[in-house]
Amino acid sequence: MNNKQDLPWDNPRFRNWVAVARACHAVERAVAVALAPLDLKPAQLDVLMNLYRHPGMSQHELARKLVVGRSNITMLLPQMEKRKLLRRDGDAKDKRVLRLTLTDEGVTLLMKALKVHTALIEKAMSQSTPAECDMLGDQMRRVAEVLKCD
Amino acid sequence: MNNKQDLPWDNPRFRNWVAVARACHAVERAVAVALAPLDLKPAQLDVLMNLYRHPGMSQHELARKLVVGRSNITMLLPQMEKRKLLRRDGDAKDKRVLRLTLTDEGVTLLMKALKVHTALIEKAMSQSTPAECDMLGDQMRRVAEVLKCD
DNA sequence: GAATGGTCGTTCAAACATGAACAGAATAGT
DNA sequence: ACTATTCTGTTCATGTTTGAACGACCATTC
Repeated sequence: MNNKQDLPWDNPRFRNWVAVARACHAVERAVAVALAPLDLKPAQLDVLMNLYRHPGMSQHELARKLVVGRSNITMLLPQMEKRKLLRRDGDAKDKRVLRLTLTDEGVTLLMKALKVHTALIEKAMSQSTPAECDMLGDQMRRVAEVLKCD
Repeated sequence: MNNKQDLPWDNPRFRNWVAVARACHAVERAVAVALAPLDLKPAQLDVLMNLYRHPGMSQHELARKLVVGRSNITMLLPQMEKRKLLRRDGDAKDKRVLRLTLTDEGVTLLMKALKVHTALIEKAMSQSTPAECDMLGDQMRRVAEVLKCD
């Protein structure tokens, strides 16, 4: 059946992936802490980043980009709209969709948050050479590709 | 202030870390799906794995290993105890602590889950050479180290 | 132009994680 | 011996995420 040689703790791929998961969790936690002074949560930063790069997105498109449910976006956006970080304008041609755009305040907050976030990533990755870093990114993109629609 | 050159999307470390985060999320989702047929959630698998390697742990020790709050463990364990996956025995010397041990059923289920989990990791990492894989693990362990108590 | 099917956003209940507050038990200091 | 402090596990209120069900809207077909 399952003897000790099958146990995953001796499996290099498994052991190394555990390190990835741990590091990822550690960074996520650190980001959440670093963003707290701005009264911004990681999920909200993701929203700001995506809207900055793709203005006029619909909520559905945003949800797909963030890999979350549409209802999640519905719960998330009204708070940010009240904070004047973004606007939700109804599309003229399709009355179902809401077009999302950052306000100037949203952009300003995004820039502050990005500074904090980038500093943290820089620190976390500071011990890798540029070549190692690129190789890391390539590997991870391949991983995501393998699991894409599968 | 912030011109385009400061934007993190052109920053190699940032871009590559985004790939890490994406891949991590993708794997976590795939693991959750793959574990569903066993009626096991990722958090529960983490419990089983840790108890298998460290029998007799207290709840507090387990919580620290999993980097979650103690209350989380309190909410998690009773269900698993009812499913006969583990036992919670009061320590004889210290009446506060509960010693946690896997039952045979718990070990059996763990082995099934590990098979599924390992297969998924193997698939995800299949496109990396052993050397790349080890380098990846080393980098990630360094990242976790940098963020440790900070 | 009426009917069908599909899409977008919302609502709601449920599952889950978190942190503060708590009671019981052990330990230290006096 | 007795108080104060610390530690373990639990409870509870809060916030977050999710999926199903819904209404409003568009597009296609007849």
